[in-house]
Amino acid sequence: MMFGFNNISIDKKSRFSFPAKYRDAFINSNENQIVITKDPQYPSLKVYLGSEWDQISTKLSSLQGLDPIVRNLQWTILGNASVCDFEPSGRMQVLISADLKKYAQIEEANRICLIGMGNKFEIWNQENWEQRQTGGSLATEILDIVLPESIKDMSF
Amino acid sequence: MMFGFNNISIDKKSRFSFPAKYRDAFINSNENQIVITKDPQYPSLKVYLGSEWDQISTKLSSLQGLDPIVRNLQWTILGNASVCDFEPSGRMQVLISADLKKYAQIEEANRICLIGMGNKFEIWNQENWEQRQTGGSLATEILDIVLPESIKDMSF
DNA sequence: ATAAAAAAGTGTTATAAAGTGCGTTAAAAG
DNA sequence: CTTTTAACGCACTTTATAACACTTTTTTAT
Repeated sequence: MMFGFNNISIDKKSRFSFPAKYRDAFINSNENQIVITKDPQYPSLKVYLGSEWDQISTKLSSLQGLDPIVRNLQWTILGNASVCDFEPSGRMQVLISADLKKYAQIEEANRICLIGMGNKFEIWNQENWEQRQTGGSLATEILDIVLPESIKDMSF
Repeated sequence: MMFGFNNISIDKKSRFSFPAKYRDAFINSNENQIVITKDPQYPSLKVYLGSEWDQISTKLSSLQGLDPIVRNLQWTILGNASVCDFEPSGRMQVLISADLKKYAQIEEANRICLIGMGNKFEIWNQENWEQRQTGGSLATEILDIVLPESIKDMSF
């Protein structure tokens, strides 16, 4: 399990590396892929381990896409996922695509917030994160999603 | 499985090529055909791997065509399918017919959005895609389809 | 009906941009 | 002080795209 707040650098080529403290966790769970995608509610990114992603993506793609809310979630989460090869024993570097950077409002940033949430991470623009922590709401938030039954038991 | 958003070019002769990151997936699933057809709900295109297409088209053509909704789906999906030879080890280039370009409103475009949705791709006009992502609805949408039992468990 | 012209489709190459790998320096931790 | 970690810079590799040349098909005119 991976927890905690990290303020880390992102280089000119849009790469960041995971802090060394997570290395053992990655090695133990034998991961060799990392998936980054959009958070459906906030201007931030979700970072999944390959094995987690397999479960989530399989479940989500099996749902009835003719329901517009389901389709929207599929677009957001599946349609924006970026799968990266990942070497837990190496530098643990990962590239963030221009598109995802834009969504998380970290286009210009040379630092990002990487937050360990147990089985996944989140990536935030620093100002947005601080605002969230102090209770402020963000302009681009989407909070009023009414979930269909089929996805009420899923957690992203 | 193939995921993620790609903004790619489409040349004067209406060809696009799949991003290199999908090559392994194509090679592993041993595909040598790609099928492009109309999306029944949105002004966009579906791109199936040959093997996926075989399943979907077999199932769909076996349904009772006297039901007008089924008949419509058959017309849209089967009747507009364009089957292309495809070399996963080569350039992975595919031609889009004038007809399909028109339907997806990418007649004039020199860039398109190719979205990996796991076992298939979608092709969108950039403006339409952005509008969708931000919750806007499109003029040509057909959302109020009431599905007959026979296709409720199908996913296109 | 035939030939010429135009359009559509296929394939190759060159070049710029994007992505990757790795060594070095700087900073932090023990 | 030594060891580990993070950040940066550079060189190399891969990828994307536009330009060009050639082939095949379709259209048009005689």
